[in-house]
Amino acid sequence: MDITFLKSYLHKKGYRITNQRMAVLNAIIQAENKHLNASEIHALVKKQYPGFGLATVYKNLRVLEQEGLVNKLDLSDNTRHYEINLSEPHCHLLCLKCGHIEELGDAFYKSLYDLLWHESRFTIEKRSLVFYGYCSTCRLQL
Amino acid sequence: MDITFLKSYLHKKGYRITNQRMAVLNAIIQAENKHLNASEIHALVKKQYPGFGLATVYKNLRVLEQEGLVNKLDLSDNTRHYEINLSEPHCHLLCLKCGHIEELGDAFYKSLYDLLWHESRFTIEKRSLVFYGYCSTCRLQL
DNA sequence: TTATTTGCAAAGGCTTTGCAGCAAA
DNA sequence: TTTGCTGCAAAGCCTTTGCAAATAA
Repeated sequence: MDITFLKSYLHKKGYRITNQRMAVLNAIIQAENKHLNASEIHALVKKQYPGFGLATVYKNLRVLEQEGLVNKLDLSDNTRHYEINLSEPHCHLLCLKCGHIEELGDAFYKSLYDLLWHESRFTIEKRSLVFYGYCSTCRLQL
Repeated sequence: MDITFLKSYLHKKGYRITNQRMAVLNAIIQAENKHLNASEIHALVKKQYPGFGLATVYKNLRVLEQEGLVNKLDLSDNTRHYEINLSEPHCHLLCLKCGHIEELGDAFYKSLYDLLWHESRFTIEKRSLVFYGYCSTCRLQL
């Protein structure tokens, strides 16, 4: 993933490009669809920067979320999870057995939005969609 | 709403029917689609039972949720909200301007589940769907 | 140089736990 | 009578805030 663009975006907005900030962003990018929470990010970045504080994670997550670079997710475990914002909205299917998180994007969303507009005249700005169930593999082993 | 059935259901499961427990359940039922959080429920019930403790709210909410009588919702404000479980799943449209919460049920869900099954072979057990946007009234005033 | 960011520690907010007394069955 | 429930206070978590020292620009 191209972090150069994200860097210059933050820079233009007046934020400073610090090692810690970039490390947080990188951790989220690298973890791809693992949806890390603050303390997981902290643990990862701490390997590289031993003195790295948890508060710094939170401060940066707020910046990155405000600027739309990452999304915050509620996965019902009382901690907030983060993923890189690929700007195409998607929803999450969380398997209750193996914990695997599947993502649905594009095609699903187009249909969903049609449906939603048809049912109610609501303009969607943000969304938080999590389905809990069993993935195709686990379903067979129940 | 018929609380007699819910009472006997809890009783059969070995729970005791206490005034406080019923008051919590009633508060959630009465508040219909207001999606109260723990402290709002506490405030309501306290009017009737002055000594009523917040911890008791939480203990009862856990019981009621475990037994499937109420649903817990994450509305991204860092507190958990509760609604009576009418057993037909529905999703929430939260207006970012007026705070109004609209609910979509039945018809929407049938279509949504078709869509979902079509995209992935996932069996849905639970879901947490919140859309944030502008309701038809507020949309015109932006 | 100067304004932002860091890192520590402390504080905050919501939720859970422990326990003695109370109450439902 | 027995076992679960209540209510208080204390503890637990996750997250935020305050502030002096460090650092990007």
